[in-house]
Amino acid sequence: MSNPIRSITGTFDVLPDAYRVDDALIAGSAAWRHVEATVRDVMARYGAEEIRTPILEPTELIARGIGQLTDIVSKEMFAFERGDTNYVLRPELTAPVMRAYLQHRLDQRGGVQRLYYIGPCFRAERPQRGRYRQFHQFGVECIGAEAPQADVEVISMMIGVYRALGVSDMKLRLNTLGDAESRPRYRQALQAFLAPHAARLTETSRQRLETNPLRILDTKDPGERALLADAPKLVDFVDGASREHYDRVRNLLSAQGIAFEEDPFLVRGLDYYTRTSFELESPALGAQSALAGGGRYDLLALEVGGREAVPAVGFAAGMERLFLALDAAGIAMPAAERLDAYLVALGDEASEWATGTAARLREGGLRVATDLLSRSMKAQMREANRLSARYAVIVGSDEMAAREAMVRDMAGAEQERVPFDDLALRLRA
RNA sequence: GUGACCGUAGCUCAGCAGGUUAGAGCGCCAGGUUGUGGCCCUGGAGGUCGUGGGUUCAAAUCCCAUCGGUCACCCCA
Repeated sequence: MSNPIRSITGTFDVLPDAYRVDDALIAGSAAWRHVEATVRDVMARYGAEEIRTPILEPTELIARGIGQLTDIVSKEMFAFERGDTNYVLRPELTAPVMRAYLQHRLDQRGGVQRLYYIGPCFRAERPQRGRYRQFHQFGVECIGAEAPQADVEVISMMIGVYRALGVSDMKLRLNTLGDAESRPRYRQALQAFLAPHAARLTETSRQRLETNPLRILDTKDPGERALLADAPKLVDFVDGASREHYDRVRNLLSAQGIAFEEDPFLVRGLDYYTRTSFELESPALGAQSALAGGGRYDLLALEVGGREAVPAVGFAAGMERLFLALDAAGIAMPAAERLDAYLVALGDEASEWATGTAARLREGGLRVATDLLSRSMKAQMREANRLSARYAVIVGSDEMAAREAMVRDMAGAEQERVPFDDLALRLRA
């Protein structure tokens, strides 16, 4: 090979067949369609409707929506400027969906909006197994409902997708992040607790102590973990309506038989969450164990310029992580669609006939392919087999003279001659 | 941004105490079957040994650089 141009680092091609990059599986296109179809089916079962938003968004939307201090905004955005506009390749879809909701006054459609999406997102991180610079998310935003039932419905939708696909090895972690009342109080308490121990904190944590102390909670540093074991818990600061909300979410989950584990250290890296916060992880995945995550974000609408707060809750899930989980569980994915017939033509006259016949059969809705290389019969048969055609339709000079085609059932290997005029009918059988 | 590891056919890999024509399996192509696939047999095509430089009589094998890839940290999907 000379020097063919390669795909951008951290991106990948989805090919007809699955392939592996080291041990990570890149699923084939048929598997992607199958998973996407399952997502749509599960979403439809909840009455969710699809929304498609641009891949390009104004940088301001992401910066304000997700938060300046987040890793995503501070160092992972593919952003550029052109003229006097700042563009960003969307790193997630919650802020864009909320933007669309507000821009199009979707509240005027009445009631609750359950909006689901599937599509690519971009983050300029160093790629590794299960993490890419262009990755694909699916998720739902349930906008307009404050009730804890909404939180539970969203969690149920999320888990429903994995269940529908046969993934069972997963763990749901749950926490509450409080509200505009309790969070500042907790923030102070945590700062007060950690300040005397600042010397024992890592450098990034010391910075976060000032800017965003909650983020220290999800540290993996063993020393900090030990220190945090005795730290005040956010849950204990949540009271009033938020406390009740959290209690009801837990009760409703239990009532639905959805197992979860409370994790007071689950804070997540995006600023817009309030109250419920959750993450779904697969123990089988190793370093990138998070399959999906989400939570309630009642204040996001205000952050992106809405006149008033809009209660909303949603989840986002990673397609690539899902494929890793499917692979780890040994769940087989469907192969490409079968061909109804492959027309094997021998000689110029037959080849011409095949071209016209194939066109007619396709208009009748059949899936038909023909040889384009004028190859030997053996090669054409092999091709029919590779494309898993149900029938091989063989036509040479004899058949042309008799106006009959030899129709061979590729699975059973029995064959019979069929008049040209009856071909469409026969192939449908 | 930091660290580690890896680059030999389309794929998975062997060859590396330096030595003449670089191998295997799978895949691909063709033949065995004047017109019959999947199994089997035979043969064939396909490689600047990532790239550049150095050491040497001689480098896929040793050294340096560079590019690319992967994994991990951070964080998340």
